Amino acid sequence: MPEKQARLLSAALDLFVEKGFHGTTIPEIARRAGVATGTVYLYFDGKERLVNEVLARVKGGLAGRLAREVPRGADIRAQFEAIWEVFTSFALANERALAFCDLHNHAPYVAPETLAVWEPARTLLDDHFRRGAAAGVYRPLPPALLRALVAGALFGVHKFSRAGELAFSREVLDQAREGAWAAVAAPPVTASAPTSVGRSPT
Amino acid sequence: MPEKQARLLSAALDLFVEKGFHGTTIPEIARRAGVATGTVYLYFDGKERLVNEVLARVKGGLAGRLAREVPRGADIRAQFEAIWEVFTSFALANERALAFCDLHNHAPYVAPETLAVWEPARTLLDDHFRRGAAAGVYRPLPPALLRALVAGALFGVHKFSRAGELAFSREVLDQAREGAWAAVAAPPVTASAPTSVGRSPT
Amino acid sequence: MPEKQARLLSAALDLFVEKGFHGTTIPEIARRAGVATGTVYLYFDGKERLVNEVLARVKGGLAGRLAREVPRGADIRAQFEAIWEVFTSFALANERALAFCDLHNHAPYVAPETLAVWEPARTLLDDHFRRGAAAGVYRPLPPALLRALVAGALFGVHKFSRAGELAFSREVLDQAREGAWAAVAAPPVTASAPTSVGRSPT
Amino acid sequence: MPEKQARLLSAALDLFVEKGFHGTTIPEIARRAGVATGTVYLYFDGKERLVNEVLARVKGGLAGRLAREVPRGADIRAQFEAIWEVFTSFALANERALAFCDLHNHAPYVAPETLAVWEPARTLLDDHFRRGAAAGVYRPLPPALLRALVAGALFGVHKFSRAGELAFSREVLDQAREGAWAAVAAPPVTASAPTSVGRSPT
DNA sequence: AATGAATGAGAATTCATTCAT
DNA sequence: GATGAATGAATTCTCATTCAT
Repeated sequence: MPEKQARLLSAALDLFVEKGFHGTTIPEIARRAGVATGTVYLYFDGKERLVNEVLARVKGGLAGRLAREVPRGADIRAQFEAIWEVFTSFALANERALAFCDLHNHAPYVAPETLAVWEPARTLLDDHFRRGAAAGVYRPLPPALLRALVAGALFGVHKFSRAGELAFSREVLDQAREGAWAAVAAPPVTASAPTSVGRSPT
Repeated sequence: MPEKQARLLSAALDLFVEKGFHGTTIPEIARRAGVATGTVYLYFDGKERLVNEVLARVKGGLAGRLAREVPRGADIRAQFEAIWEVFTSFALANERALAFCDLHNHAPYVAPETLAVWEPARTLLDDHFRRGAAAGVYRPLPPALLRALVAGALFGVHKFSRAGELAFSREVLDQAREGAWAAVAAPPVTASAPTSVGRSPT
Repeated sequence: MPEKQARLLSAALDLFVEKGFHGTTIPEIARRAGVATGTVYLYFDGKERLVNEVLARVKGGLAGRLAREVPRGADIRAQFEAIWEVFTSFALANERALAFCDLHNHAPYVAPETLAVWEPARTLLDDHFRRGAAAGVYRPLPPALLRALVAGALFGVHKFSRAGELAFSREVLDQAREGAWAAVAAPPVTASAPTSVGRSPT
Repeated sequence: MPEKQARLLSAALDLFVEKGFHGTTIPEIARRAGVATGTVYLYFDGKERLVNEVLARVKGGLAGRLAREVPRGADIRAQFEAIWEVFTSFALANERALAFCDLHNHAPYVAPETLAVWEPARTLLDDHFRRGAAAGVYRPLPPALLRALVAGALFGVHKFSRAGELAFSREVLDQAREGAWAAVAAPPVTASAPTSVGRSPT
């Protein structure tokens, strides 16, 4: 990829996160990338195409790493740790990219093709959680809900750290991992489930 | 409050959630509220003032309910349930409002005064989690991290439901509550810490 | 005339002078007059009608005073003094009104009918200067030029006083009168054309 | 200076004179300059900045010519003629510019920096009239009043010519010069002050 | 008569996009 | 390929005018 294109993608990512899609101007992106306004149109068909390109690369990169780094067929806990590790290292490597995923998910300017690059990852995660629930390792909940809880833990930490209430460090993310696991793991049946709230799941 | 002002606030909330701040136009808001464009400026000093007004009302309403409905000094679990219930019923009553809180939190157009209305709630929640951690009911983590985990559970469910992957119903939210509690609750010490993942926290 | 109408005319005069026609808003005029916006339309057909009304009253008042206070058929110098006195006392009584005449003379929003109210005064002044020139009291110049010189003296003093460079007082206006008279008076013929500029009068 | 910028300045000058600041629209200026609306903002920060730029150029040009063309230390009469000649040729070269100076002098949108470009000219003129009064060539009046009388003669002629009552020609301006000189020159003391009006200045 | 909330056309300004160089 | 001046449609905001009370 030409270097200017890469710089444009990076500048666009930053600015879209900071100011939103409609709040970011093309000349602004060009300036941050150190190129002329017109150059943006050499590499991208327009602003909408640009944001989709950014999103596709970010999501595609994450999906690819999940596909490569999560061991198929491994035991649930090992897979969980691999999944979490992929998200963690991705988030730590580029905080902006995570925020981008968070914010630009279902906006009107996001094309279906862009969302499609996430499909393999969605399937992978769904399979993981479905298998875990079936095995009794996870709570007997729909996989989407289990995913929502784990993703929520990650995004929650990320959001709070962006608000300045939390450091965004590996240490914090490791602690969050414990919470995320507990959120989805089937409670131990041995003891009288003392920490359960409300109706006990007996 | 004049009826037109209320309709404008509601229309603005909806549209800002759907299309973002910069992606929403004033005539659009006016049209949805059933008033003329100029009328918007009769009630709000400008677009920026309007979005702040919406955010302040939403956050203020939620903060107020927390202040009124969370029993001071009650036991941690009861407080947790009250907190969750406030968020749940708020989110169910106005799904848009929760999305609004999620999206428009630290944008450049949000004034510090607007964020200030959330301060009492932040304090209340911090106190709760600090107390719970001190009592050994919660994991020994910074209150902000505990808050992030619980908030993450809620926002995660909400986000997935907006993506169409999950229903946004009381039933789902009740299930999420179990997960949220488990995420922050101190693991039972009796058994050999079976829920711990990776390094044991010993 | 209803008191509100009078207050509106006065407020309009002030504001049009301060900020120009297009720079003044109807609600602003109403506020300064202490009435509601809608009331303006009870007394005037619109903004354009209002400015014409103001101009007609100011010019008409001045024209009327000239007609009444300048003695017909008197000697030129006496008439000159009467004319100057009318302008002086008018200007001192309402500085704003003079500025109004100065600024709003040939703007696109001034109707021909409005300008027509000045006709009698123009005729009166023209007759005066024509007569004075014919009698050899004034320089042998077109009456319009003589008028321009006298009016220029008055407006010059007024403009400089509005700029803060000069007091706008009877004393200053009296001194200006000497200059205005000298500007138009035929130079004494005794010496060899001593008032000519350029060639030395020696 | 780019040609488009020059055309914009010229178009703006014309239109501001014709219709006033608030009565002139930006698209109108652009159209007269033969450029697109947006182009105006390429060269000027906004309408207010534009009018100040026009005023500064006009006043600066005139002030520059005065500084260059009025001989320092020359005799009063020669200086007077030089001053009048600068104003005359300036006014004849660009009638609109003189009207612009006349109208847009102390409006709320004129920045102090803009007025500051006239300072050197003000000082030059003030020195001239102070010196002339001290030498007994001019009437013993404040320099500002002498300036007002001379400027009044010029502006008076100009205003009447804009009203269609007078041609705006070198011939008329030459005649006005005689009047302007007489307005400020000390009256000849030899004869019994026959041109004095009212109280004799003895 | 008087009000002032409501209107919507019109103004200033911005910015995605193009294109001559 | 690269540029950035130029464009004009779209946006925010204003304000003359109306009209129900």
